[in-house]
Amino acid sequence: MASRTVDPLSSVPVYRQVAAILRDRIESGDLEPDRPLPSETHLVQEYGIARGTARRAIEVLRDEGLVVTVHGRGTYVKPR
Amino acid sequence: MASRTVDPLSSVPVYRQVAAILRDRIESGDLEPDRPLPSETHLVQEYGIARGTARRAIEVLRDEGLVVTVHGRGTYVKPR
DNA sequence: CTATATTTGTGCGTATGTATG
DNA sequence: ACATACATACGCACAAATATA
Repeated sequence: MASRTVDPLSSVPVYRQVAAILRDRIESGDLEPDRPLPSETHLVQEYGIARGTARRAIEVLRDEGLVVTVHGRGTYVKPR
Repeated sequence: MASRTVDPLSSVPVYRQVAAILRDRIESGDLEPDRPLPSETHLVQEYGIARGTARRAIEVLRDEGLVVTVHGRGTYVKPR
């Protein structure tokens, strides 16, 4: 079960690759409404990326209205 | 007795400087085996650093096997 | 048993510096 | 010049574990 990974050499920015992975996990139901996304720290460890990159990925989903972030708590999947 | 301080402008990261100070205090016997290190909050006040930086410094020593950390209690010098 | 204080654990907000394509 | 990405480091807030009154 190789989970999807990131290709730092791709022309697609890493933060967009991570955003796409998370988006798929939301739409597939793997990440459920009102449940937290993996934390920035978790994403850093899971994908071997910098925290800023993890933040940018989450920012993409936030701009798309898929998630909401609460300071000090985490980022949550929006209920449909 | 000016205790060692930290230089935020150094090319050596602050958390590594603090780790080096604590390491020396352990090896000199100033911090004794089975005794607690200064708490994160104490390090923050003593060196004028952020808590996250103090935590990273302790993490270095933990990775080196010099100390062990117990949730809710503190970080202790490992017996030799 | 309850309440409080202390300490570590976790999570996000922000800023700066460096390096690369 | 610009976007991307990593590393460092400041901060705030709350949770969990522990110790003590």
